[in-house]
Amino acid sequence: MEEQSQNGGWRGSPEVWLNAAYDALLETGVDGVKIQTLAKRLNLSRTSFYWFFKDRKELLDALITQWRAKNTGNLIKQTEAFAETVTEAMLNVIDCWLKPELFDAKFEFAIRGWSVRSPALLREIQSADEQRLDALKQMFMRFGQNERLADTRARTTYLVQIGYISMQTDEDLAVRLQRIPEYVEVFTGQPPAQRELDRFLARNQHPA
Amino acid sequence: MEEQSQNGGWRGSPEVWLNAAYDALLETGVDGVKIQTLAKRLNLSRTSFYWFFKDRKELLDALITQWRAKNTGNLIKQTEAFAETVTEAMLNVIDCWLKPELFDAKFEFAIRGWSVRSPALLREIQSADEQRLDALKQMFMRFGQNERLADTRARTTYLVQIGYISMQTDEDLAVRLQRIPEYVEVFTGQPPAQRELDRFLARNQHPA
DNA sequence: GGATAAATGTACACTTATGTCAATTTTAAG
DNA sequence: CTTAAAATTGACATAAGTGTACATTTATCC
Repeated sequence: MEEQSQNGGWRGSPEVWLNAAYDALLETGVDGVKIQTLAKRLNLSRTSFYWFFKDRKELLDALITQWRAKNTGNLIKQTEAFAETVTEAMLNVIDCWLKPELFDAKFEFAIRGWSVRSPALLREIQSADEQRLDALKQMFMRFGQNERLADTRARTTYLVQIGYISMQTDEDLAVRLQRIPEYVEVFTGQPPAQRELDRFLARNQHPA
Repeated sequence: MEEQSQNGGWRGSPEVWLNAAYDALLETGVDGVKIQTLAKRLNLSRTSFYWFFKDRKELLDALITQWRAKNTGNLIKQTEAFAETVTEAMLNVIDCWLKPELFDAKFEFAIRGWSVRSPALLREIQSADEQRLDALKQMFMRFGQNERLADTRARTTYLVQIGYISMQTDEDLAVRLQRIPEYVEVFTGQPPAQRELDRFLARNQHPA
């Protein structure tokens, strides 16, 4: 047991500060991640932050570590999931854009905005982009596309998603589901079978 | 005549400060646009800034005005340019992504990063996105695509570009030109004719 | 219940930024 | 050469942020 909620126990912890930093990053970008501001939100003394982190930089590094752990791994896993056809494989990938537990789009956007000011972070992102694009390309080639077209289809699939993130659209699930069949057709060059769509809808229609 | 260069004449002007702000915005995001920093770069007293602008906000508003004027207009014009086939029309649009005078991608990226902190700016961007997407959709419908597919093809075309901007890739012209035929095929559903590609390459192979 | 480590808070020194004001310098016009 | 407008500057007041030193409070372990 030992629920740390209510009162009693310490109020601060590395996690508490890190979560506050995460929220601030998503809401206002990296320049909004200020110890003073976080302290106010947490109702904690600004300086008690230094008990858990050496300085602001250490907090920001922890944010990057968190991002690294989440987004790339799941996407690659989905490109490798079982599928009988290229359209079914595509629908596996699209799961990432609909299930928040597979891909944190807002986090991704915030990290990309941050990278303008941090060459080291930019390098990391570009390495992640390469890995992700390559996994998608392999997927298309597994279903018989020639290399050049597979590369372009991989880029299209991935870049449309990055573009969506960058547009910060906030459409609800129903609207997004409507467009899926056409996207599959454009991305793969062929329309998905009805039974494939049914399977896809079955696992995505009930928001977690 | 009267070249204002060399020496003589005043050193400051609204344009000088605005250009410095533009550079800073592209290099470091809106939070890097600081009067003190710009003054240092311009070798001007920080306070002389206030002769040309009321305050920092007025400078930032001027940046937004500049963006509004440039990017949306040219893209829409390209979707309406003369074309005999959908692939030729697509190549007209792709001109925007290759000719810097038609579309300022880095500016676009910086503005989008900025919008995280400015709801008013976000609204403006989303209005621009709608206008641009609609123009592309009309283009596809002019060439006989049904509305739903035209909508998806418009989104794919546009979002891939926004995605590219967000990835901050810095490939040289030759590499980008290589991929064009495949992109045209994915975006429109059919490969471009050789004579269309020749025309396209003729106008894009010589960097301005 | 007292020692002790963990966590919090207060006071201070420092830095970077914004914006106002009152001089001062520079340019152009008569 | 004078003058007036345009542009520049340094001094000042204020605000928000970082990080350190030291004291204080709070939980836990014996």
